[in-house]
Amino acid sequence: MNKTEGQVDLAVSTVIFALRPQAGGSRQLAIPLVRRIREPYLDAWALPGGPLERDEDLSEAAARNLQSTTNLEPRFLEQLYAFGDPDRSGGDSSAARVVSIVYWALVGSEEAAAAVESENVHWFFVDEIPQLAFDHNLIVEYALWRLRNKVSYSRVAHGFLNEVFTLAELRSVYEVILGKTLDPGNFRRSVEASGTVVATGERLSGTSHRPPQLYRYNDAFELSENGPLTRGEKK
Amino acid sequence: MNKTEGQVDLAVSTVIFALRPQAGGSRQLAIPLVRRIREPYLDAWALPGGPLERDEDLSEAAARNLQSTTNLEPRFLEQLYAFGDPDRSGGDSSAARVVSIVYWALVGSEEAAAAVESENVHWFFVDEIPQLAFDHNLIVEYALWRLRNKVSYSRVAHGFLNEVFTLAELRSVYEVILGKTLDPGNFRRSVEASGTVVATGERLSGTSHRPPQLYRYNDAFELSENGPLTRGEKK
DNA sequence: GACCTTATAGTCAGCATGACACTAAGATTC
DNA sequence: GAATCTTAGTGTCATGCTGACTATAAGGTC
Repeated sequence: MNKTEGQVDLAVSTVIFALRPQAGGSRQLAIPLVRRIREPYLDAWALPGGPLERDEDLSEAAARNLQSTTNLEPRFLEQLYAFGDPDRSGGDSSAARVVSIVYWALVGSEEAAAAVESENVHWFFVDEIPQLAFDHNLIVEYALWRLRNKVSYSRVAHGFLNEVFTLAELRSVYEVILGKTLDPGNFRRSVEASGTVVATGERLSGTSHRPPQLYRYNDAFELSENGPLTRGEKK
Repeated sequence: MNKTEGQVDLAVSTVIFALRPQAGGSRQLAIPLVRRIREPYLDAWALPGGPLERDEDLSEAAARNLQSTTNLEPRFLEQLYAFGDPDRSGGDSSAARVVSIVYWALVGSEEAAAAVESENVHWFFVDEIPQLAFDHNLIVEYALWRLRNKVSYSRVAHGFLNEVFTLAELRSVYEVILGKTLDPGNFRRSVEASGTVVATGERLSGTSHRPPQLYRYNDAFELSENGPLTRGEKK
């Protein structure tokens, strides 16, 4: 915790997204936050995070945050940004300066619905985020922007789904993330054309309407979504 | 330089791109590298960088690298990625562990053509990068990927140009970055449609062919290219 | 003045997208 | 068991963007 002059502390934090059921029954993007138990920002909500362990990769530290906060495995984990503004640690200039390397992650909806909550860990819907410690509101905002951006050109949405899923479920994920409804026919057309998904041949029954086809991911699509960096990232 | 157990050193490095004239007269992407003057990787070429100064923002440190290496001001400066693999500092496990926050920058071609070179600072064309220290080859590769990617959906190319420029000059920048020729007519059509550029009304004369119109940037386009993060970034 | 070179305009076909209509197939209701 | 409700899935059409390509404009060079 101490630091010598000119040194900075390095921390890793994680913005963890899941879809969680809302009051109306619909699902909404939510993130888990932890309550701070020390100054500065005592009692304020903050992103889960902590120092980097010796011999631990940055992404491992992020996965460890995620594990200890939510007890879940990430379906998707990617570096977001490094925040290092000299006065982001609070007004107090005597306080340790902290550079945070922030990751963002997706966890499956099923698992997340049953995730632990406690006095000091609470899930917040993204449209109900309170005032957070440090610059964490900005970080969350940026993570949301990245998620919304990335959903439109990559397959991240699948991080919220099960092994097999209907196109309506997939569409619903897009709709929640993007905050708008999508035309079912057009959505089907573009997803099928993308080749990211393959029909299983099975159908989902018991739905009070025509039984939809079940799909799964096309694993041949893992490749080159992040360019040359496919090392520390969870797929 | 020393560190206590579990601590890591934090460094900021910068991949600096410029267009520089090649043997054949054409221009090519090039980056300046510095020769290491200590172990590990003594005498190897490496990205310019160094520790973060107290009270200095990350982007300021990157700009400082750039300044001290090339004596130039960046036209564009953006965070690239934070590299923190535990054994990226060389095989020696007793060596200090270093997490590098890497920025990438563009500098103007005119200035860069006259930039200093010395025994320990040398510009390399991107297709002639030697074996570098640490994981710097990977970093350069990723920076190139980002540049090529970003050129197609943002206005970064302008970082290489003067205040006013012809569409042929702009197209040439795209061609060098993307490594392929572009149809002049189609290029003009799409650039004009994008609205990122405005005709000055002036023309460039003395060209041994029909005098081309001069353009400049449309400053109304600064906005929201990076989403919510428009703080430490140079425009 | 003929000719060379690039600037700039225009045309056309292919492809992706948004809006929207229509049929299919199950469960539910009466 | 027929009518009805709901979503699944197909098809159509207009629009806009893109690549390929043609043609004309307007300077300089010889």
